Amino acid sequence: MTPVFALIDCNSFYASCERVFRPDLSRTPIVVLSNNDGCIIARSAEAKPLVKMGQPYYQVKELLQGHGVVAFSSNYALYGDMSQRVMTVIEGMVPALEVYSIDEAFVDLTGMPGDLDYLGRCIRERVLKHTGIPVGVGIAGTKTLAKLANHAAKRWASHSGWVVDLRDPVKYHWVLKKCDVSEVWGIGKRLTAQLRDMAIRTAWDLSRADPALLRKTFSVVVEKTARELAGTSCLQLEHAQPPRQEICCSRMFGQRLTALAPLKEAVATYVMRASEKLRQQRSLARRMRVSIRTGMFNPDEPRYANGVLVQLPYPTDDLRLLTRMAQEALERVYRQGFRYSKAEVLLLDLCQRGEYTGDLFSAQQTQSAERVMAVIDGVNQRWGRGTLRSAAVPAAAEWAMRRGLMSEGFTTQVAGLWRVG
DNA sequence: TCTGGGGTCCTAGGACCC
DNA sequence: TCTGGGGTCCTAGGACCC
Repeated sequence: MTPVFALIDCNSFYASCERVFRPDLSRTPIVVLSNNDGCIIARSAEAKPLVKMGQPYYQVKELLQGHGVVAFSSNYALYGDMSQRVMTVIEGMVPALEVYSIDEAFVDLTGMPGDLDYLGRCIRERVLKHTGIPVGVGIAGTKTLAKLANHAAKRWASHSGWVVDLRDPVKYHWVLKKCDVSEVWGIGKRLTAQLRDMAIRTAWDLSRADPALLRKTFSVVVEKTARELAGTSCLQLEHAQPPRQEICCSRMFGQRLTALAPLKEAVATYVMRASEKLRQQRSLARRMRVSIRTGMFNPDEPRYANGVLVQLPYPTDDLRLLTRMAQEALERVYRQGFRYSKAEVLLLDLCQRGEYTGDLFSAQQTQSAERVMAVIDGVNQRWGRGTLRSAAVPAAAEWAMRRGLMSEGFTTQVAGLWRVG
């Protein structure tokens, strides 16, 4: 059977989420900022011509204010919750769904009877009605082409559209010829430059290139991308999300830190968050990497970036052990005289609980740790993150993120609920 | 003054083994 | 002159994505 995929993605997702709860802003341009209100990471359609993605906020703040643009700090609890709602609606309408990112899903429509264009429009309507979030739908014979169809929907479709079916070769050849190779999924900046040197400029050129040569020059990934553009499906829908192979928590501080003590607090805080994620997927870590760095943009400031890899005594998810070892690691990389901007905790070499059988000593420790961790996670789930925490983590930190423009927890906190009447 | 965070996959190259 | 060859495992680093 000929495979058929669709990619469904939310338009200006973070900005749309904010707008759902602020109908007064339905025509106002909106931007959403990264942590610490650093750069622009989402723009509503009206704001798109004014600023580029990733632009530092401080550079465009005045310009935006001049145009009446409303800025929000990012509110990930809200976006995560809205994402789940969108995915649930789509899941009820298709045979199989792969959540690809917070605002995108691939679906497998192979063998679906009926008019797929109509199905696409139904999905769009229902998601909009049930969640308030507008989505676009791209349909094609491969995942890479479905991505491109989605891209084409934004670039060429009239606004009544938002659904583009590229199964017809005449249509997708037309789109391939119009698209620069850099617009193809999987082709970033570097590859674009290298492909250009080989006279491959458009998506069409890439689809016609010799797969063997691409494999030899680059990798199988590029080869598959080219084959997919040519219409041969190489990438399947990934059904069950396998557990993550590494877990990371890294964050810029709200202000530069010089002393060891606040860095220790930050590292302890990141360990707490990373270990929560670890336990959520029922994994244990064998190794951990702790690193710190100064800012990178100021040329006058001395730079330093370093990290250490820690071998854990046995695979563990024990917050207490991880915190202790992370702080020791921090002491080893810390140097005086620098203004640090960021710390990172990476949990590596993960294995699933149950896959691992330790010796008797560590088994006993693991069992008692498991009970303590279950209590911590249970309390925090019920009463909010950070209710129960290790003593190394402060209640309110001087280095905490700046996010002065944050919306309320409309769907995630009782205090944020709307009152009607 | 001020520039995000969290992932994945692939390859190259070194160490080691027979 | 000419110093094996092939396999595996591990790690670091590059590139990409949203």
